Amino acid sequence: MTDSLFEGLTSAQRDAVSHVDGPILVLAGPGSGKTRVVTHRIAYMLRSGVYSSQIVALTFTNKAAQEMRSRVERLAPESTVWVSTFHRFCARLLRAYSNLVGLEPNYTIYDTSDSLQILKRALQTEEISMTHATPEKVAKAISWAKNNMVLPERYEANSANAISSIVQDVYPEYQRQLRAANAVDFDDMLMLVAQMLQENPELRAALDERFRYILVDEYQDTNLVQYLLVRSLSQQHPNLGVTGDPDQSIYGWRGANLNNILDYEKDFDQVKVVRLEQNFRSTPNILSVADHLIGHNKRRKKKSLFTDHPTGKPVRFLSYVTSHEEAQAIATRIATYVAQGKRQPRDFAIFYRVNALSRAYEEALRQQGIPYMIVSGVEFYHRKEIKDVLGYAMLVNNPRDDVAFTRVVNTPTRGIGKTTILKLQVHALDHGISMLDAAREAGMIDSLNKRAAVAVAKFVAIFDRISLKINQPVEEILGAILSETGLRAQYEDSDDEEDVSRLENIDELLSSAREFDFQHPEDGTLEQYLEDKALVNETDEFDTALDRVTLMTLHAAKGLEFPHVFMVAIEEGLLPHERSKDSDAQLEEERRLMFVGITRAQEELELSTANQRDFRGRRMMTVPSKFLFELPREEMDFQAALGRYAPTSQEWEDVHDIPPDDFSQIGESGNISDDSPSNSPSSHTRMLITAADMVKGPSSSAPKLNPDQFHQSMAVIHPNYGLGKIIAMSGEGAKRTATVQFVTGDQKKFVLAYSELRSASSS
DNA sequence: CCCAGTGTCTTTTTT
DNA sequence: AGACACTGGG
Repeated sequence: MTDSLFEGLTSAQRDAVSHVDGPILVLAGPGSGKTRVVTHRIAYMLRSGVYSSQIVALTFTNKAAQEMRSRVERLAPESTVWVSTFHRFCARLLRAYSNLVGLEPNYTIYDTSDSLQILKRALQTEEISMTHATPEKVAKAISWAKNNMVLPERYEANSANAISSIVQDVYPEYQRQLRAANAVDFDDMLMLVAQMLQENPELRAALDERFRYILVDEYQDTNLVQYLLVRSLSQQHPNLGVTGDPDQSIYGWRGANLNNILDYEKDFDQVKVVRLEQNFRSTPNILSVADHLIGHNKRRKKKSLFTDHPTGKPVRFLSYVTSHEEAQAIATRIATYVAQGKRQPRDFAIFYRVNALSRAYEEALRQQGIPYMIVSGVEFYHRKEIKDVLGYAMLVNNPRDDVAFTRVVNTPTRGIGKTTILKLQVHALDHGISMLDAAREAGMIDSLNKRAAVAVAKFVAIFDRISLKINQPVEEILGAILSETGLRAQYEDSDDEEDVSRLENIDELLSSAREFDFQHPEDGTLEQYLEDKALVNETDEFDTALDRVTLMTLHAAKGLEFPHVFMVAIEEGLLPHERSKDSDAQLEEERRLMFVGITRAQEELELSTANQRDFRGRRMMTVPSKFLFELPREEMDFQAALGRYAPTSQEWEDVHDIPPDDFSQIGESGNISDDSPSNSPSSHTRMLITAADMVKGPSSSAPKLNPDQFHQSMAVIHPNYGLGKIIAMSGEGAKRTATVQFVTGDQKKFVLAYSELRSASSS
């Protein structure tokens, strides 16, 4: 059967495309045409007589869903295959069967910050003292539990973990308050659906029947709940088709379980396995670098990547003296290429490990007048002014939403302070009603003074007026909110520059609402609109049509490709990230992250480090990432940047062998001055000196020093903690303190006058 | 109750 | 550096 669906496909790809019934695992290396295979397979299934309505394709991001949807539509224009993210899929099931898990259909979806509010409240109601934990950490632990299908009542504290006992106490209360507010957090959406399927076998069977063919993209990123979900819908009809690449699993930190893909063949009988190893994206040089790196991971399924592309240029590695120079050099190179007509701005991407690094590159590009776009940053829907407006809308849609109530009751300020809100909350809790209902009874709450009660009553009146509009088009509802509450007037009256941009954002929100109304002439409910907003993210609107250099994190880069890629700041502490050093599993994930970055490049790839990096308002000395030593250096182009010194590979090994363990970001040379004298002739030897400082053994005979004899980036020794380096100092005289980074990884602060800190150098 | 000023801590990544 | 929580004066 040769036809257009199979045209131009490799035999492995055809093999996968022509598989209709039964489980299939497609192990797809980077750039191996995975999306093409999936979409062609769907088209093939349709052609083989499967109904559109029996197929559902699940992805993680909206971006991926959109991409897949449009490609399916192109291949099979008449089809109505449901392509959705996991969360949207679950959102819809939850609406339909909300009663099974104690929700109303108009439930609210809380984002991370909303959930955190509820959690804080729950911690208060349970009167849990937070001596050794932060709400964020507890939230993370709860999220972990939910991702692993541990229901509140089933959670058991682990004596080895201090957080877990807090979680045991607060998790049920947190969950109770979410339900009371008729709200769910992101994790709930998945967990509740999985729970629903577990507890209602007949529903499970019906949905299994309905969704006979399930396709899961990026299967290596699924967590336990997602696994349970798709598994339970693939019992009578085990037509589960999963695609993924264990080497590109980079979401372990949010519960993704690599075992799901590694053990897939054990989970189902007669699994068809197809490996897509031919790469259509990159040059052999780039692939070789990727391959060498990932070869250092132990937990993986071996794949051999190959391509028939021409060799291409060697991958470059550049070592710069300062982060400033690194940024300058990159911007200059881009500008040159563009000026020469070799490339367009859109051909370039700059990848970094953390968002906070973007600034330097941004500035350099701006100076060169090169257009660029940053993917990520503060998300539109998370901005204060937007959340305020939507807060009212959320409360209208779900009057039990206490978080929304708390957010808007005094926005803009109308004399309802903390104490008043607290009293309303207590009253609500005591009577088992929502805070809005408590507000309606404000006049009868004894503890409230008259003035507060009047202010609250006023708020309720405003709210009720807005509520009348609930069935109007969304744009009208939002418009009513803006005028009734005085929010618009507040921003209009101000000539603060920030308020002007806020107003612009609000106008953008209104136009998005208009767009929504237009798209949904019949079913455009406020409920739908809010769900939409809760589940999108600005990265989804990443626009490839614009001719701009792309700046983004390595995580955001997954699934994309660019002709010329720069990966910057490949330094210990950043990549691998310092928080990923505890376990081998985390380290392997960092390595995969670098692998993902490398394999985004089509033609040219440049890796770089800077010996000295400005980061978070500090200037740090850096150590090159250990990953750089895992690359095939003989195949690469190792260069000194701008003719300056770059260490030879031998010197690098020396540096790297020195520190016991990972000694990242040693030292700091004071605060940043505007014009750094990075041209000083000696600056190139800094890294080596730093390292050498560290090897000098502890000199036990060092005399006790006066506080003023300590200085930044000095090597010190402490009787209990051992060798370390001063990374920051503050205070004056007797209160003079030093923050010391020890080789053990600990960081401690000492008041110098009282500490046992000595100089570590023998001089 | 509100505001401004200070101190602390961070975010690695996202639905 | 910047966001955020907390403090104390108005």
